[in-house]
Formats: sequence, structure tokens, C-alpha cells
Amino acid sequence: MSLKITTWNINSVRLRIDQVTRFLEEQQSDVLCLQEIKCLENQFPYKPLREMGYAHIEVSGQKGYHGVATVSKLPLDRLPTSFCPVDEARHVSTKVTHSDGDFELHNFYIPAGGEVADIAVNPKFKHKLDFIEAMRCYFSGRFETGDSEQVLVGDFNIAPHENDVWSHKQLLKVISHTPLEVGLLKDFQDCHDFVDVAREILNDDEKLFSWWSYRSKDINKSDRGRRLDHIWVSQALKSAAMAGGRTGLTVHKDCRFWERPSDHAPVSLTLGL
DNA sequence: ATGGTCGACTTTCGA
Repeated sequence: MSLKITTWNINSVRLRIDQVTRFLEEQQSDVLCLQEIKCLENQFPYKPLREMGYAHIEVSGQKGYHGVATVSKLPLDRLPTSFCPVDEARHVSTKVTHSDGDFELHNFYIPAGGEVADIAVNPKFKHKLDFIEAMRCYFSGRFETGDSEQVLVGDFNIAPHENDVWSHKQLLKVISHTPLEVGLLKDFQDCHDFVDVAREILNDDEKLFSWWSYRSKDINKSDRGRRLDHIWVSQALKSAAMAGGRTGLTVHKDCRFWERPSDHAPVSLTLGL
């Protein structure tokens, strides 16, 4: 069987619920992980999604800022987790049950980190680095429990590889691509042997982006993007994640050209289970 | 060499 997972920083789910339903009608994702929903749990637009068959919805909301939600056709069981260093709504973890078993799905919204890449003067950057460290500790605990089929998705706000940004040299001091945060994310990845599915599929010299700033006017003429949105899997799911090859992984860039779009495009992976 | 744009919700913050 195949199972399609999508991650999308929606930048206000209430403003763009029609884009969400349009996307799901077109793409038929089994599970959609949203970030930056920018609302409380009781403000989340459950109804139009349930009417489309997405009966299972787990939300971690916050007034006005941040917030994540996992929306699914398949049953979800919430995994209680709490580790954001400043208690913002930036992750929701669930167990997804399908016809042949289950896996853990961890939906993250890593802090953007502000402007200045110096923790001495920028507490937001400190928060970002602390958050990544908290992720590493959290998964150290989970692996000890023997749970090994894991999918990590979300807006990581980090473009790790030099071809995950439009200009490696010009972005080395720009938060999202600084060696410090890239190194910390890499440590976390290596610590648990997680597979960055897109980079595993692509050649190293191929660029791939999932985010384009609202401030860059014509993203077709100058493709100044960054790959901030990620889908990682544990080793136990690597062959399932790679089963579809290049066609298994899609950045839906067309959504970035819809009317009043999010600044992020959705990213989808089809698992061959 | 700097400004450029969004969204939520107050007169500003976070991205």
C-alpha cells in the first residue's frame, strides 16, 4: 500500500482554509501536517476537513502565533510531548495507524530565530538552538522505548545543504543557513540516523526550495528560495520512503502562485508500505 | 546599500 504525507506551513489556516481543501482535493494526501496555523484549538476549521473525510485532527494551538495541526484520514493517537523551551505551540506528535501497522509522526515548527546570528544579543536564536537540542533529547528517550518507525516533518526553518539555498556564500551569515544551526541540526540527525528524504533522493548539486520570501517579488524570474520544509524518516522506514524514487517526493511549487499564498509550498512524500 | 511583504491584532511583533 502507499501512504501520502504532506507538510505545509500555511501561515494562518483560517485565512487559507479554502487553499487547504483545494490542495487535499487535488492531491489526496492521507495525512497533512500544518504549521503556523495562528489560532487556538477551538478556532481551528475542523468542519470542512471532516466533511472531506479527514476525521482525525490533532491540534496544538496558540493565539495569533505559531501553532501546528495534523489532519488525517487514518486514525491518530496523540503522543503527549512537551519540550519547547519557552512553551510555544510548535509540535504535535501522533501515532498513525494504517492497514499494515503504525508509525510515529512528529510535526514540528522550529523557531525561525530572529535576525542576528548571535545568542548573546538575540534570545530568539538561542531559543532556536535550544529547541533543536530539546528535539535531540526527546528522541533519545523515544528510541529507548523501542519505537523505531518514525516520520519527522515540518518547517524546520533551516536549509542544511549548500544547494538548499539560492546562494550558499551569500546566506552563510543569514539565520536558516548559518553553520552553527546547520551543525546542530546535523548532530541531531546523525545522533538518531534519520534520513533527510529529499536530499537522499536528489544529487548533491541539485537545488531544491520550499520557501520563497514575500519580499522577493517575482520568484519565477529570480528563484531565490530556501528548503526550510523537511520530511525525515527513521532507518526502519528508509526503504518505504525511497520506494517511489524521485516521483515519491514533491514540492508543490504551484501553490506558491495561488492567490494570496503562504510563503511556503507544501512538500509531499509517498511511503510505499 | 538597504528595503522589500505578509498575518494577527494591537498601535507592534513574529516571520
